[in-house]
Amino acid sequence: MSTIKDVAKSAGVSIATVSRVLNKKGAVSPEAEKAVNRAMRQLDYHPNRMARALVRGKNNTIGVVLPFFNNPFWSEIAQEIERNAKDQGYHVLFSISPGGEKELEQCISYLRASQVCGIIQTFSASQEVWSAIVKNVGVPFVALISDLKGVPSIVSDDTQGGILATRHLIARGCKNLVHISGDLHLIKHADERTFAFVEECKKKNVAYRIYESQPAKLTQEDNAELINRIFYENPQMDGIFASNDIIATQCVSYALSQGFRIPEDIRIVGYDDISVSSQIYPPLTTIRQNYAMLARAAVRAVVDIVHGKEPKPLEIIPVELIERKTT
Amino acid sequence: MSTIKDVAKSAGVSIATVSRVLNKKGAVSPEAEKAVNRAMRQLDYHPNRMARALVRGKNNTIGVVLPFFNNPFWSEIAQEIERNAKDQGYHVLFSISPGGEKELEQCISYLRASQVCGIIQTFSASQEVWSAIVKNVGVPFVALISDLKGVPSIVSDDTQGGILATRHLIARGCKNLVHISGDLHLIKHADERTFAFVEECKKKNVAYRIYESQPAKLTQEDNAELINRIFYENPQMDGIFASNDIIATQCVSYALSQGFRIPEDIRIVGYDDISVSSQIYPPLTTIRQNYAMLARAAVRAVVDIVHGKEPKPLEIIPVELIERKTT
DNA sequence: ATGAAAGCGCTAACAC
DNA sequence: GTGTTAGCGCTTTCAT
Repeated sequence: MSTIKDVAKSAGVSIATVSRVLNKKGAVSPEAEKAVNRAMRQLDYHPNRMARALVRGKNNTIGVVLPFFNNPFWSEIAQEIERNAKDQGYHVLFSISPGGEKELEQCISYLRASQVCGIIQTFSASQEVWSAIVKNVGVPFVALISDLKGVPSIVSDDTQGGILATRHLIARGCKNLVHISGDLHLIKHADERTFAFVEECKKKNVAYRIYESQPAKLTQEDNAELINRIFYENPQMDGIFASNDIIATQCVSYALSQGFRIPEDIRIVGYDDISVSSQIYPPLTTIRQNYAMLARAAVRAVVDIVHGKEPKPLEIIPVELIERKTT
Repeated sequence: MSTIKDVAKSAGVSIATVSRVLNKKGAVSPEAEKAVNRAMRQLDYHPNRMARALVRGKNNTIGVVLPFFNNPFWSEIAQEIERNAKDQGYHVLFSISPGGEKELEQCISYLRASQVCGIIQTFSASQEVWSAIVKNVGVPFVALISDLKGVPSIVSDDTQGGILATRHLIARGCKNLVHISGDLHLIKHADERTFAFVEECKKKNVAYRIYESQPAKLTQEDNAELINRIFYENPQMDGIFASNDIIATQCVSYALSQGFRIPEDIRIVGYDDISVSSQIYPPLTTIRQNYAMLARAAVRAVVDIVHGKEPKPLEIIPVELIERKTT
């Protein structure tokens, strides 16, 4: 790997000049610039980001803590963060941890050690863990999806999402609703969906019941068992509001396999609008989270903090009911 | 952010000593070690990875070029690479580019500038682009999923996959097969699936036809159009071998929406075994790619090269037919 | 066992 | 317009 010195030598100038053309900063004569550019190309020179980061004290990369990639919801988030960061001239460094206090701390530590100029945290943890971590991150810190006390947070309008879903089900004639909450451990703010659901049911005087898909049991098999139990325990059930599209899809599959007609016998609405939701049959009615806006707001927030601007403490991104064929 | 100097001062030792305990290298008296550790904890010290990388000349991170996160297949790959790298003590730096010569070069450039100790490239590009890039990457370079000439490559046994899928369909009584190839631009090695399909069809004297899902048209809508056309043009068709589970799922949905019974009227087998494949109804018969093995082999290969070992030029990971309910 | 000092590749004053 | 130089935070000889 050639260095700035090599380039300088080859171009017959000093490293300062090379640095100037590299950063387009300071005055450089056209000839010098030409020579430098030629040398850079010829030597296949790539400025060492480590050295740059070291001397500048920062990195123009944003660190992102994500529970995992291999889940449609989180991978949408990852994709959009990446895209938005790039648009703003930032790189992103992902640190994966499905949770656990120790691991989370390691993630943050890794990000800090990597001199990221800000961190986007995408899921919850216990409040104590937070207080400890947030207190001395030392870099701009924002929460996405889950809101954290004392940290600028970006969340979806989950209350609205819950209302939309529930009202829609009721408007379609459902009298006996079941709600399956998602992984509240990861996405604490999602409990707003549940609250809204309950409230709407009460308001409209509709029978309801709530089940929780346990964090530790988020594998397909465990959901299958849960879904099985739900159908068994609720023979009257004519509508399901699932807190994510994966579970919703599994409900659809189960219902179909048991000979239920959708939506005639049972109506199902999901949450998230991941891409498969429109691809399955029947295509899933769901609440769409606006991944692009979510990510953009998060990136924008850390960029703002970096530039000394005070970001909103809480930003709520609208959701949208996407009516398809399961209702 | 406290530095090694702060720690040294606080512990009453020199920075060399701090460095020694940091790296567990060289002799340090127990007292000194205690003091240093205390100081580090107290100052919440995180060694600057940039500085370390700079002086060591490397990073212990592996760079990965990925077309996108928000696709079940690629996100599985990303997840497994991340996991395996971590197991081997490496970090991973993702660089996202859906293709395009310029962008690809930027990705590689970014990775190089970031001093990654090796690069895993996960999709194809034109041979010229490759020759240019590979020639002077300067770091270990391995290809995953797609095989690249002159580069250690890890691929799935796509020939076997094609055979398995086709034979299965024929064994189930299909007489009129259609194959939908995937994005050959991204996954060049996938054409082996098509070759194997053709060969098997010929061998068994089964009518067949091939359609290609065009790269530029990989959105759901375009696929819908393609699938629509396929059904229209092939009224006799009784079996589909799709080169990825997304398209397969869309075929299932389309067939169902048109009143076909699956598998009685039409049998469908996909490719990849992404997680939704088992969650839809009917659950999809498919060829499972072994993400974990794929990723492990790739990570292992770059680690090997880093350590001076010569890796196999081509590693072929077995695939598996997963029989579910669409056949 | 420990410290002083050189230097990794680069940027940013500061001189000329 | 250009070069010299002092670090950025760390590792690593080399003395002691």
